Amino acid sequence: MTHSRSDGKPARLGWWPEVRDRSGDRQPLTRDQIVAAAIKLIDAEGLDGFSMRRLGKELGAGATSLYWHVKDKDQLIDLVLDESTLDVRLDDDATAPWRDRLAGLAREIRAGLKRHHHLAPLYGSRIPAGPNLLRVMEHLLSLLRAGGFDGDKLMLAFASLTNYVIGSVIMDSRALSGPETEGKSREELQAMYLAMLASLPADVYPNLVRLIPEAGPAAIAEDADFEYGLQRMLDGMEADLRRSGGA
Amino acid sequence: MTHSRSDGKPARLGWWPEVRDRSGDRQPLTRDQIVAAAIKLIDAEGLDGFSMRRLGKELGAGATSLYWHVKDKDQLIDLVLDESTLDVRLDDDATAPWRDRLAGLAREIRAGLKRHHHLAPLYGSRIPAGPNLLRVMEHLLSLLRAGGFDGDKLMLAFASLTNYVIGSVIMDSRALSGPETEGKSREELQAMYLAMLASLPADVYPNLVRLIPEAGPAAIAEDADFEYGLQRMLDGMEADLRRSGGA
DNA sequence: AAACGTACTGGAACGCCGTGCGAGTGTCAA
DNA sequence: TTGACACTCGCACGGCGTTCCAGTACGTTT
Repeated sequence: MTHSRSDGKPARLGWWPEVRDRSGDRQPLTRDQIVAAAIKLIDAEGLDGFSMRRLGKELGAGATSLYWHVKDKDQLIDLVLDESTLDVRLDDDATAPWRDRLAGLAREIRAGLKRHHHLAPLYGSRIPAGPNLLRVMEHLLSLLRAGGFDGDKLMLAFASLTNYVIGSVIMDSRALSGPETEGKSREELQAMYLAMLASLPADVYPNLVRLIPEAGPAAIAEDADFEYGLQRMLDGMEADLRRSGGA
Repeated sequence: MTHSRSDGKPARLGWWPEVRDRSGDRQPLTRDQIVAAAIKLIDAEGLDGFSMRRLGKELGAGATSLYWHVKDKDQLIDLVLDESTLDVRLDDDATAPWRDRLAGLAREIRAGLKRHHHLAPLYGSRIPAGPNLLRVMEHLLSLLRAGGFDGDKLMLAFASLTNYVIGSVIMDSRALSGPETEGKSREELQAMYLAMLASLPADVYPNLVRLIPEAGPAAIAEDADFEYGLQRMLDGMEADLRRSGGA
């Protein structure tokens, strides 16, 4: 119960701390602030924990206040995706051979996207076209062109490479679903998956059962599969370039 | 208003058609039926149109009836994903060279998954482990083994190939998001995307701007990029096999 | 000092969603 | 006739994205 004057506003006493009056110290929300908080929230809680209401709470604001700065949850996600690609670093050594630069960029794209691995599934449902992502694409194209690709081949190599890199990131970000998967860490789930493969009926899935036991630890290691496929694709591209370049 | 006896049940007259009495002709739902209806619904309406309530309606059943046959929406999705992989056909010509068989299988996996392209994003958020999907993986492994892969290399080649194939499917299934995309077909959205690339500021994104105009229609064609990357990766794998096989 | 426009906030409410609960109904065996 | 079982489904809960709109602070104009 507060004392009020007849106009409904509480009397301002001056020395008494104002209740919930954040004027002065509260600067308005900004879109950047919202996007940053969304990334932080998704990184911490995953996509399930990410809702407009929750995000509002995180910012000390009402959920619906966000809609002044952002059209949609969908648009916010687009902004989040684009902003998160700022984490792929484009500094590369322009004096290195083009193949090394290309491989380095592919690794860095993968590493950058994996820094926010909860976002990975989202790349599967939208074509992001924000400036930061375009910047990465532009850089990748420039490296391909420097390597000798142009015209049709440039487009084909570009698409193939991005398909592979993003596919790898997405496949890596998945978690085993099903019963008894609650509360397990990603590493535990990964181990469960491998164990499950090894325990399949050997008469129906002979190759799957042998797959893990036969593979040495080097093959199970993080990024080993990515690196292998990347190098094989680059091998093929290099050969293709030599072939058509020499023709 | 219906005549009722004192116990509240309507009198059974025998010749008068019973109202909403489906006993006798109504056989109970089955899990297979539910899964099939779910696939149909998702194919028709996309993931947004797919809800348990909606699915129940489609089956002429209450939404909560589904929960007798299925634990979860999540479990249902796992079942849907596995069932939908029945659409990848595994008949291949065992007399053909392994490389052709491998390429054929990769194409067929891609084609099979694209028959339900709305499901593609889901592959990015779960590791499916149903029998039908395992069957496809087993077949892929057997072809790789027939080609000469084993041990570490088998695992690496397997992962690389699946990453590429599924990555391609996922990347293909995406739709451009953002304003003025409502009600457009996938083809229109694709065209909008290409047009958008060409209209970027040429000083910031010189390579992106030239990408489309420079590429001939052969590069834009459906599956052209997939095929290119697939062949390059197979080139690289073949070479790798020759290298380590001959050593 | 008063009036006004503009920027921004956030509560109420709508119509969806997934799902636990428990009462109900039909079928078949004892 | 009784009872166990298989199966259905209305109700209700809490959460969601989002629209609407009343409200507040502040800078500018009068």
